[in-house]
Amino acid sequence: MSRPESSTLSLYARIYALVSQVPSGHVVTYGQIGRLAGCSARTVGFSMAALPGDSQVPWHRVVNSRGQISPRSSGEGAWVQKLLLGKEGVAFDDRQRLDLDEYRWSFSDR
DNA sequence: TTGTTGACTCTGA
DNA sequence: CTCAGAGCCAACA
Repeated sequence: MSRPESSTLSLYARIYALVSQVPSGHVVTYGQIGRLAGCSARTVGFSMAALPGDSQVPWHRVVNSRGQISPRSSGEGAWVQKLLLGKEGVAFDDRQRLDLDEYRWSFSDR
């Protein structure tokens, strides 16, 4: 069951559930989640923007298809994401980029 | 109902 | 590899 398309759960609930499944030291792309949740990557980003700060969802493990942290509209936060990932063992280069081939997580395995 | 916006991805150059 | 344009879906006015 790699595609939990439960109609009982809201679209956001599916996205948050998928992100929560990402273990420490691994990352996923918006496209991956969008594909599994049944929506486009933009919607995933929008759901993350609506994510409350008290949420236990590891939103910092979500990056774009290029393995980079996308700038958000509201103030900073990209540095927080980079800091949290760095604490989990994810290394960034001078371009604020990480190796997707190394850290990308596959939901198909679980 | 339409039109705009947004933490994106794909394709072509 | 990078940059620009088009497509994409959901929320809001």
